Parts: sequence; structure tokens; C-alpha cells
Amino acid sequence: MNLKTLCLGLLEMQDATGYDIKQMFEQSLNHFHAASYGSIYPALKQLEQEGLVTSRIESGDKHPDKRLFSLTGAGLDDFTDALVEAEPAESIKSEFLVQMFFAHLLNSHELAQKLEHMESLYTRKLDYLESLPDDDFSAGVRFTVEFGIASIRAKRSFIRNNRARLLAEHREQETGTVGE
Amino acid sequence: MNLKTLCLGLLEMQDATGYDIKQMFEQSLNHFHAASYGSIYPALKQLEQEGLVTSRIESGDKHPDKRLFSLTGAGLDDFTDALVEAEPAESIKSEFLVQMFFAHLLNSHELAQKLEHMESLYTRKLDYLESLPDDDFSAGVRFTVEFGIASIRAKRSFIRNNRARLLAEHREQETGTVGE
DNA sequence: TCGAACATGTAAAAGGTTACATGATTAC
DNA sequence: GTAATCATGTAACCTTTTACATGTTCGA
Repeated sequence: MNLKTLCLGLLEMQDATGYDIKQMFEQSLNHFHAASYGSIYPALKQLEQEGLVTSRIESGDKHPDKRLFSLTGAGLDDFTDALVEAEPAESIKSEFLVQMFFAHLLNSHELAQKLEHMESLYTRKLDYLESLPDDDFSAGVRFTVEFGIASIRAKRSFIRNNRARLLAEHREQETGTVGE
Repeated sequence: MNLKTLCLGLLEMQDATGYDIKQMFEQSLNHFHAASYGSIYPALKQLEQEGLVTSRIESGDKHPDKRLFSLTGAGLDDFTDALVEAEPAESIKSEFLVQMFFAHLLNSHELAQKLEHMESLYTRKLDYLESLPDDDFSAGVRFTVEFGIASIRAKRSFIRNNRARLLAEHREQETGTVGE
């Protein structure tokens, strides 16, 4: 599912600006999808040309003008189709696991650092997800938040429980041919 | 980290053809990175032009000719640098969680189907990871395999433990405005 | 006064997927 | 005989990122 389609979905929840949509990607969607301004604004523009969304300018007194987008009926149909049609999947790109996979090319210090970095990254994400209020959300959104919490917790726990062992095994395998 | 860089790493482990590299992506790397032939072959070609890998043709009696790639010294340096320099991160694109996020646009049957589909997808991935032998791997590779097992198990458990609740809440919120 | 937040957008480049094209061998 | 596996590659397209460009307001 591409960004254009995703934008339709977000606009089904409420009218929004490109900026708002970026916020949503950094907040509730953060643990399972990303998007940058450079893709969001062009996406909205195209969607409007296709008649799947409409926009109007809203002038705040103090703030810059906003272009507020709304979903059209055709847009909702399009999104619903895409949602039903897509087969559930998940793709992961993990720089962290690449680094672990090739741990033998890192020295002990670097390896320890990567592990710590990732643990604290997970902690930050968890803190955010756990701070979200349970109430204002639909059942589906709550599911995604709790799914995120469960999966990130599991990953952080794995790091905590296996770091010492990995580091010990790594030191054993350090032959002096690599690193300092 | 892009595909070209990743190929260098895989060639550090052993000489390989484009086909072999594709296999690795479908096997041990499957749970944290993907790549298609259409990106692998051009990547290897470019790496050879840059002097980071070399290749030789190997003629099997029965099988088609293979182009076996080897890592050069410069290639190893390049990869090691990239590995150390990159900051550990992880990005996820989950069609499944998008579907859950917008569960209110699905009917109960579709929702149940998506959940079941994802559960069985996780089961397949787990079966594969759990079938891998523990021994032949370096500490780092073992870490990534076990990390994958732990995180997929957590996600599958979450689905199993929360499916009934989600479905119940979903039925309650079904107002008749959407779906059948 | 200085940085963060609000707000929109473009252009070039990077990176990758999909589909196509080809063909032998092996296992069922 | 037919599907799967082995094996390599190209071309067109799609999508997204990065970097740039601009300007206001608010809080510390």
C-alpha cells in the first residue's frame, strides 16, 4: 500500500493538512509506517487531480495559510477497496540486525554500543506508545498501539537478555584478524 | 544501508553468485531484509566496476554457467566502514497494521480473515527460523535468528490473545454505515 | 534573540520492484 | 510431461528520500 492510499485513509478519520498528516506519521503510525514531506505534498496534489480528495484554504490570523484536505466519496471507495484487497503483510529493514549479522566485523566496543543504542531507541518508542491515552481510540487503533508495545517490548527484552552472552561469544571469536 | 553494501557483507562470508545471494535474502536474512533479482544483478555489476568485488565464470557440466563473485580488500574495507558508521535502526512497513488501524472500514469477516492470515504467516516464518540449526552459525547470526524468533512469537501471541476482543469491539462499533 | 513549531512546496537523485526474456536440468 | 530449481540479465516504471527554498509566530 503506497502513501497516496494511506493519505486517503488518514483523511477518512478527519480533514487534515499535509503538515497534519506528517504529524500522524510521526505519532500513531510511527511504529509501522514512515513518510516525508517530499512524498506527502505531491501525493495530496495528485489525489486532488484524481478527484479522490478536495482542498480548501484556511486562513488563520497568526499562522500561515493552511490547505485543508477532505476525502471525497470516490476517495473513500478507493481506500476501502485497497484495504480489503491488500493481503496482510509486513516488511522490515533492520540496520541493527544487519550489524548483528556481521558482528564479527565489529570490535567489542562497537558491538556493545550498537546494542545499547538500539535498546534506548526501543525504550523511547515504548515510552511514547505507553503514554498514549487508551480511550479516544477506536478498537482498531488501540490494537495497533498495543501490538506495537508488545512487539517492541519483546525485542528490547531480547536485547537485555542476550547482550551479555553475545558479547562473551564475540570476545571468544575475536581472533585478532579483524578490528584493532 | 543499501543493497550494494549488503552484498559486500554477504560476499565476505563466502563467494557467491547473484542467485546464491537471492537465496540468502530468502533464507537467513528473510526476517529483516528483502531484495529482488532486478536489484541484485545490477548491484553486483556496479560493485565490480568499482573494484569492490571480482568475478569469474564457473562452468558446471550440467548446470548453466555461474558467475561467482568474490570480495576484494577494498570491498571489505568499504563494508566494514559502512557497518561501523551506520547507526542502528529499524524501519517497518506493515500492511497488516494499516488494516487494523482502519479496521472500522472492514466488515467482521474481512477483519477476521486478515488476522488469521497474519497469524499463519507468522507461523510459517517461525517454523522456518526454528528449523535452522544452531551450530553452524557465528554468534552474531545466531543472535539475529533468535531475535527474529522472539519478536515474531510475541507478535503472533499478541494476535492470538487479542483477536477475540478486537472482533467483539469491532462488532459493537459496527453501525451499519459501512460494509454489510 | 534564538531555536522550535507551524506551514508549503519543488527538483534531482537514489533506490528498488515488476515484468520480461531465455534456457537447461531434475524430480515427480 | 510438467512443475520446480538453477541461472542471468535488462528496461521501464514507481516510489520515496534528500536537499533546497521560504516565511511567521511563540516560548524561553
